[in-house]
Amino acid sequence: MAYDPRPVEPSIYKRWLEAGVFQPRPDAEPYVIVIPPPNVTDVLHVGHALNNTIQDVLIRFERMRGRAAEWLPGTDHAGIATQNVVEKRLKAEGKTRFDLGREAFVQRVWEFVNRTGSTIIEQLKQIGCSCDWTRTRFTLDPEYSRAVREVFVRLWEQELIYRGHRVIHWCPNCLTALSDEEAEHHETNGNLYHIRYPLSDGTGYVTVATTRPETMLGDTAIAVNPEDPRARAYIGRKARLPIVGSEIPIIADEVVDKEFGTGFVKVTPAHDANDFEIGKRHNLEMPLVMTEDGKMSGDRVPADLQGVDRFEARKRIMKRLEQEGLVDKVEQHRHSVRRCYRCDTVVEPRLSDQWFVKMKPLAEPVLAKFRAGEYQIVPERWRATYDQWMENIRDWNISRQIWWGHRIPVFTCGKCRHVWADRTDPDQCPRCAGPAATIEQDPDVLDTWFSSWLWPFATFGWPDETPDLKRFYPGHTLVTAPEILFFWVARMLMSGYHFMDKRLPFTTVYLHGTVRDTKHRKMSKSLGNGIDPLDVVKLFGADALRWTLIAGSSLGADVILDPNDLETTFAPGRNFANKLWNIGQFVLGQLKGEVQTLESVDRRSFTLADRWILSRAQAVIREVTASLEQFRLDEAAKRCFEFAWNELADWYVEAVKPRFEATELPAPSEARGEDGQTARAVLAYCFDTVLRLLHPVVPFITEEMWQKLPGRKTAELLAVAQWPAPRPELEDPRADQEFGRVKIAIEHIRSIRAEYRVTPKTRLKATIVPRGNDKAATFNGEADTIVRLANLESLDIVDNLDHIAAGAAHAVFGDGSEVVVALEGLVDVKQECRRLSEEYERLEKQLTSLAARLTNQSFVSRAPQEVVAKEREKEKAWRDQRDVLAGKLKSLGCS
RNA sequence: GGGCGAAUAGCUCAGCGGUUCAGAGCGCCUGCCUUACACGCAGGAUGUCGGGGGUUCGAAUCCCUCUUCGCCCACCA
Repeated sequence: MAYDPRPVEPSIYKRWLEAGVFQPRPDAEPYVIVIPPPNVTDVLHVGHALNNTIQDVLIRFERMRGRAAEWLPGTDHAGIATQNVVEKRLKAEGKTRFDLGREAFVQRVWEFVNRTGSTIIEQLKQIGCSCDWTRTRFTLDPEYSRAVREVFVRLWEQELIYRGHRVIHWCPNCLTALSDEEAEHHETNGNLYHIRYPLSDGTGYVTVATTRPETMLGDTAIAVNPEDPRARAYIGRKARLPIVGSEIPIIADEVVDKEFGTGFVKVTPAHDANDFEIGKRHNLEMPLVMTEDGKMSGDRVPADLQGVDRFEARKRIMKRLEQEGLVDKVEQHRHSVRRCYRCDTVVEPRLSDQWFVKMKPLAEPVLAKFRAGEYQIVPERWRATYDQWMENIRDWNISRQIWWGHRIPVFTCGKCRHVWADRTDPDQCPRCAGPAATIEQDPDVLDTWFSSWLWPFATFGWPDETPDLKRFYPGHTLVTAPEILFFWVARMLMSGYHFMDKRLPFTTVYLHGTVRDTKHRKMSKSLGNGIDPLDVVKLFGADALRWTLIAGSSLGADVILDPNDLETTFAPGRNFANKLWNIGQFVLGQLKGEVQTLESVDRRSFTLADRWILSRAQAVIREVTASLEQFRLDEAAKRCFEFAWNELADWYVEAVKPRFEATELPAPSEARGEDGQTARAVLAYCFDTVLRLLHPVVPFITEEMWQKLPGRKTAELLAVAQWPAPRPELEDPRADQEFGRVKIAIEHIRSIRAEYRVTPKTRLKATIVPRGNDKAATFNGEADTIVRLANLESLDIVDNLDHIAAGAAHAVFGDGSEVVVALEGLVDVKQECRRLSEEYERLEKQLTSLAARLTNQSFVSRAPQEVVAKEREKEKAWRDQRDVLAGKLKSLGCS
């Protein structure tokens, strides 16, 4: 029967919720993760699924380890993004936000958010996220907004906020300023236009190179490098600005690169950040020649270009310059163009007044702490990037010319022009007591990130000293994608340090990869190459989705998924869940409702197989725990897989079957005396253990199976069960080795069977001859296992083979131990000779290279003792194997 | 222009403080409906570990270099 996750997952999730297990347990040491709040408008995509599954694995792991696990969920109001969504809807009605007016528009956004804002929260539940939903926050909650305002005012009081008049990145589509981080670089094929500016004295012209000819209307100078011999003679002279007709000076400035273009740079102070700096140094005029939505405008713009879009204007201006013979040449030019991270519109540098945060004082101590190792980034390779950004941090433009967000709490008195920041809306001017009616608030809102950078403490009630804040700040692990390292992570570290008494909000930043398609393109809605995680949940279950995301991505690496073949992509997870379910069916069938514990059985009744699997279980506990502690979630998942499937199911369960009465298989004499209690206890222990270890990765199926284990009290949930601790007394290296030999013997017999194409219906007779370290007792104890798993009729274990049976196949292993399978009539001497001599030659070759190493003086003297000893042991075993093989070949009469 | 990462079986990836390390899953081939599981069982095949140099007793694994793809940062207009 196949496992069907569909009815299971929702009901299990409901049980967790009802039991309240996602809320941190009292009186335990907290472990805190704050979610990277998705935008309220978001619907779950596979990137969210990856991000949140990782967090869920970590939080579930720590919860089972007994910590008071707090995973704080919530959403971000996402100023520009959300406003854009609602504006798009308005547009469909033929309206703009200006038609509605500010108040009505904001109202409209709220309605939208109230209606759809919990979509992604509900979706996170479907993939199993164990967030503490009782503490869900939204960045525009009244309490949260209070924190934002408090932070603004404090920074104001500390003189870390200032009004800056400078060229910033402006999105002509979103109609707002952007921060440096929000204007993304995109390599673009463009042109470099070489334009002639005639000299005023009529003695010729100078040629400037530009990628944005339309900005020439705003030129107020031409700059050259003072060191440039070509240009030096022109300094101080004047040129006539084409089309506009005004006269502009040729000035000298260090920033001009002698090597680039013509060496002459047009200077447009109002539309280029560099040129603005030049303009300031040289006291140039700074005329704006475009409107906020990117249309040409202003005194200097000729009538036929007024209101023309910047890119159309570019064409028209070039045409006109062409006609006037002022175009020197147009070169193809690959360069980087900044685009709005929200709408992809080419950003226009624009001179304006904005609010800025001085970042250097905030960054410095936090960078110092980083360098001192007080918090870490994994994987480490992001260290340099982070360090460099922090080192060269620039002031942060926090004002946005939109309406959806936290209004900037800066007020201006109409009477006395006093400007101040206020925690509450003022009744009167604090300086001249001017009436409220004359006081104006700044019309802009704050950058979304100016609220989310407070997430680790504003969510817990700051600025009040709440019990939550005391308990859950500082937190521990922050899991996110590298894309928002600067937007969010770095700023959280700074705000945490600055406002929370120099205490950083977390100790580890875990940066995971990006989910991409098979062409390595980022999955996105616009490309249509996405995978809807909820489709996957419907088809294969949340566990399968989680399995693929966790087991399929090593630390920090991108995850490549094929959106065109969900079956192949998610089958491993589905298959594994099914396997677990079936192991469970078997285990439950054997336990018959009885509780079996290791304590209730006599250790002396352990068989070799028992000792082996118990020892393997200790190894898996240690390894999985260590992997999770090191954030190697993939390793942890795969190790559990190996244990459950290859060790427990393929070997232990198969080995142990005859010990159960229910089985119809013939029980050999050795097993008959035992009533199977021991095997049941071992089975129960191992299955219980692997369910616990796997629970963080595949919580649904493990909880479902765990609930079915005998003796479960109704209120008990795996989600809050104890993480397994290794039991040293069950570690058994000897059993590992001995059972390993039994496995090898079985595998050899199986190989022989396959090689000689013996159908499974035919039971074979086999003999094992143990030699060297392999003792007869090892094989005797598991003789039954060998008989069954190798599908034998009988097995002899003898000290010596005095004669060679005709028609037998041989295999040599270990220290020269042998397996001999009787195959009368099926095997001819020739084939056996070929088989054995191939093996012989393989060994001989290995021995030769090994011998070369061991006789090499520098190897013996320079390599570590251990390595040499190991090699010697290996050599001995191989030599024994080879000698046995040689004897075989000889007695078979092989040439 | 800087910085970082990746290149290992047909596909997606592990392995990267050096000596059974050439692996996993999927796919493929050969047998099996062996009563927990055909979403399964057993047995197989497949790779000059991107190219070239170097260090070393020994290198997917360390160093240099080249090639090809990504990513991040950047005031060459």
